[in-house]
Amino acid sequence: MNIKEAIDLLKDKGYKTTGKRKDILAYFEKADGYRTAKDLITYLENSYEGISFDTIYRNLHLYNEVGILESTELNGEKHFRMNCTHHHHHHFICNECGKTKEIEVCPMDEVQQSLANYAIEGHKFEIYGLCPMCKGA
Amino acid sequence: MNIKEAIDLLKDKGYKTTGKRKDILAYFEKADGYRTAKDLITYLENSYEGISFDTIYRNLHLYNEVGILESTELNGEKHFRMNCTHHHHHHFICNECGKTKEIEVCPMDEVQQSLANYAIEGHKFEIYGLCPMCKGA
DNA sequence: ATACATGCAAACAATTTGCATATTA
DNA sequence: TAATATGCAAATTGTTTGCATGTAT
Repeated sequence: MNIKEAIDLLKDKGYKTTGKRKDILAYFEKADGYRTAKDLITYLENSYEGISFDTIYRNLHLYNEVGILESTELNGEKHFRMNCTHHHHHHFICNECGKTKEIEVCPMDEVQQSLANYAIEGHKFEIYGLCPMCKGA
Repeated sequence: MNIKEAIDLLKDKGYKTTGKRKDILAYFEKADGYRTAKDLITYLENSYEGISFDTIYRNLHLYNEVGILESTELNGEKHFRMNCTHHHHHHFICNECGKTKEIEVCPMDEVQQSLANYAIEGHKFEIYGLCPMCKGA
């Protein structure tokens, strides 16, 4: 998902495109990885003195609802990233910088048979560690 | 891990074996799946009027530290289960009752090569849904 | 002009901590 | 009795909500 798609999606659904909304999109596009509400507000405080967590959370929640962002929970905090809608995949997530790398392997095919009488509703496969950049430093 | 092993482990490390501590172990042994602090306190309140969350959390934390329990985060709440130390595996987790089923498939072998320059520190593979019991009901 | 967005303040839920007291080894 | 466990109360952290006001369409 890119900024233009996201803005169109918001407009389609009747949401307004404010400066903050655009800047949030820009932030996540540039981030290319998982970020927390705290990360985001720290960034936005530069441009928007007095911006509050409720706005942050309301927008994160909205973006998550409409599919602009996807989220995962790490150490008791929600982390968000631009949604990659193109195809099913998983992520390596850098513990240091939050950047992600797509992992094409999905183990679900192999697993199905052993869960014959179960109703599978979802799954999560994530790999954590240090990306080459953070590993080097 | 069974209750006896757990108690020995606690004693070895100089921790005391109180009635609550034993009951917590019994609870998780019987549960055979993931449970929250809330689940646990609800159960313990029957036997221990006035038991408080701080005791619950302190013990969950302790058990997690020494390896009696393992934990995962689901919907903003920590969930705990008896630690299965015997071998590496993953879990199917029932969204309804929290019971788990071991999954022997681990995708990490296939993944290694695509992360050549990364330092892998951990991974998570969980499947969510309904177990046969809850599916039937 | 009207609906949606935001700030403020306050509430919430999950979890943690300091301190005094109670209990186990 | 000496060290650990617990309860109480209060604090912390992450997140959400009601309400009045501000702003985009």
